[in-house]
Amino acid sequence: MPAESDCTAMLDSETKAVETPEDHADELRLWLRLLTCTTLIEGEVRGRLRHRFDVTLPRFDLMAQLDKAPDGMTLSDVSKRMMVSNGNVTGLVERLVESGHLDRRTSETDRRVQVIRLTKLGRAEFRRMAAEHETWIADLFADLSPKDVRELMRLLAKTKASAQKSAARRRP
Amino acid sequence: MPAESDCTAMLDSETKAVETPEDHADELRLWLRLLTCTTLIEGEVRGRLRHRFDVTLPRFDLMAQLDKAPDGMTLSDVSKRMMVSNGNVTGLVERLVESGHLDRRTSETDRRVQVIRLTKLGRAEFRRMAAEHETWIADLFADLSPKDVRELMRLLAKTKASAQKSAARRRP
DNA sequence: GGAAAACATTTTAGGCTTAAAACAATTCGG
DNA sequence: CCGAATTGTTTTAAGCCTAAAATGTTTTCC
Repeated sequence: MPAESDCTAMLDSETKAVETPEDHADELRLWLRLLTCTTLIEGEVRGRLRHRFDVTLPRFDLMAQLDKAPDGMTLSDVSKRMMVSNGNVTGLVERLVESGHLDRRTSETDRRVQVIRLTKLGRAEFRRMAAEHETWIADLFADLSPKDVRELMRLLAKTKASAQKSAARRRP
Repeated sequence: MPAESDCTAMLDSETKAVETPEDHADELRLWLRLLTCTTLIEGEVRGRLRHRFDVTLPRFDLMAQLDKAPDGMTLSDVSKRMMVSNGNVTGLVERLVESGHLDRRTSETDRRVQVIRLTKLGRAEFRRMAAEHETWIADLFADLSPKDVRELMRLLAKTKASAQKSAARRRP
């Protein structure tokens, strides 16, 4: 490795920390703001779902995944899509089967796999909730212009890619 | 109120739903992307905190609030800042007092109020974790240019304001 | 002064969430 | 074909989280 005058790009994080304790305050503030927005909106949606439909947000999210998959999904699929642990899905599904919103059966070709689907009731209820949910989201983002929305989409796509890359660096 | 030809801005959500079932798919996609980014980063940070320091994210967050308040905070303050329920803070504080990171005392002037502070140990441990935490965040956002960061900050500020306004509309 | 409202916190009941270990079924490589 | 790795799910133990009710304290305002 040749000598470097401008070396920022080449140093690993340890070296950085020793030689140039860089300031990452902007990124930190950005992260906190991102978290604040999400927490704020999530809390609002959670409360409205509870008051209007007496349903929890995780239940709604799970039904949303299934609504997009008419042929059903495996628990693993759901777990990956929702970005939650496997065990979490097990319990969530249990309660939704219990309440008649989901149908669960063991795959015929692979007896490890559980396939879940929305029941007729589950689909009907979800559609009803989803329609209203969409208006809440629109209202929560109402002050953003279409251009703002596009720009945020673009920047968040970049953020997602950056974070995934960073995560992959540590867990190759 | 005069007659309107372009009436979008004037209709309430019920009228909208009946007359012009508008498409809010873009806002919905934006919300899902925002949520994905946050979940991704949050999960990454949670895992690193656990592996490197054997600490949970909520504990770290609570200590971060207290680090900014040398004179301590009341439980209500903490609860508002962290945007979590009061009861949640009670339990969190209990465990952190138990492990020697926090000091809690009843206010002398108002016996309803509990004031909590970081202990010496708590502060030292937090500072050590925070330094490393900052590099993780920087790395997670590494592919964003300074301009991207500024632009995201701006758009998220607008998003936060919009969401707060929407929340206030329903809960005046 | 004293009842009523407001406030800060805790408790309660239930659900969500995770990481890790355990279990079960399938696939892979020799 | 058979043992070993892999995959899909559940279980376990612990902690997080919420909404609502309960408790104790202070303020308000007649």
